[in-house]
Amino acid sequence: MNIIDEIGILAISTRLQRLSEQLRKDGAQIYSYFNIDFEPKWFPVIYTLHVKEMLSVVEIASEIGYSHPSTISLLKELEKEKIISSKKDKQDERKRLIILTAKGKELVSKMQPVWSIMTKALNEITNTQNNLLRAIEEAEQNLTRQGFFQKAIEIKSKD
Amino acid sequence: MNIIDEIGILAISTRLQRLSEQLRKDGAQIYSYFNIDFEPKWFPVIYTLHVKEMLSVVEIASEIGYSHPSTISLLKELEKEKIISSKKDKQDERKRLIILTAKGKELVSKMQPVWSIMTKALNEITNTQNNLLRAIEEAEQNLTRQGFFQKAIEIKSKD
DNA sequence: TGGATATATGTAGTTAACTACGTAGTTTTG
DNA sequence: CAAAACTACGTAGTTAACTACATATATCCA
Repeated sequence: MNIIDEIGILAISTRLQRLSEQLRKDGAQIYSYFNIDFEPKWFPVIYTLHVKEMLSVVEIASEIGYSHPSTISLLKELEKEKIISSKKDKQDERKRLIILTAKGKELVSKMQPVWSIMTKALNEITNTQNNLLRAIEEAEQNLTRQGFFQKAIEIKSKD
Repeated sequence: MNIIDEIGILAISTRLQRLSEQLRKDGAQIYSYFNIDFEPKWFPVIYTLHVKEMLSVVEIASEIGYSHPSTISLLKELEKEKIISSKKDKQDERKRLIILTAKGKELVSKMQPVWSIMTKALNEITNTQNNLLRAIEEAEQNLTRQGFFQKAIEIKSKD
């Protein structure tokens, strides 16, 4: 845990991953402390369904930014836990429509106060001189304009 | 790729991971564009050995912040590529000392101009109003003082 | 000085993401 | 209106990390 911190920007991908992992692990601990049977990796799916009510598999995948096979395996777990349920779309039989079950909705309302605590805690942690969330947003915006690869080629061509 | 951006701080772990992944993938493309046979995941090990010359397996693991089994599997790949080599420590026969081979050192010097380009590109991407690297450092510092879990419990106890 | 403890490395098995590919419906078009 | 192309979902296999456990060597102390 030493040199990676010293290298600076070149190891930023490793730093991002490490920080993400740390927060995810603590997140799991927090749910368990509040006696909620919930894994952080389920959050994007559940939150999406909480907001959008009913979506197909691919729609969920695209909302949460995961590949659809990864999404399918998350959905399988959640279906096993009876947190979601699904039915064929009558209009388009290729589609499987996913919704929260009663149990799922109950879980969401049980989690909401915890989410609010987490939000406060995360704000305290990340709202420093350089705000982490804003920094991510700004970097993502820059990457949308021109990716890391393209930028590197451009820099190369200039010398 | 939609709702995760809207949720904000609660999905920050997912955001960090996604950004890390994006940079890692582009990093791979950059090496390949410059005809360098190198995978981004090798960077922490190689850079560490470039700076520290000779280290044991566990020392490397601790420098790069990975578990030692993960480190062992990276070292295996690198040994297969003949980028590193190892020998038993004469003083302490439990230890395996790792160094860069001639090929490894050559690779490093070939990569150095690319690293310099990457550094420039990454700075352009992340040195925005809220500097990403600083934001990470600040968040990590806060977490050292009090972890996410502890902070959440404290907030809970206050209401 | 030898038994207990600690350290270094390695192996096995797990997890959570991915890509590649296959199948079954839907839509478009010649 | 049938063939081609597209879309949605699912399965298989891969990857890169992890934890838990096993083994070998070193150190410490009664």
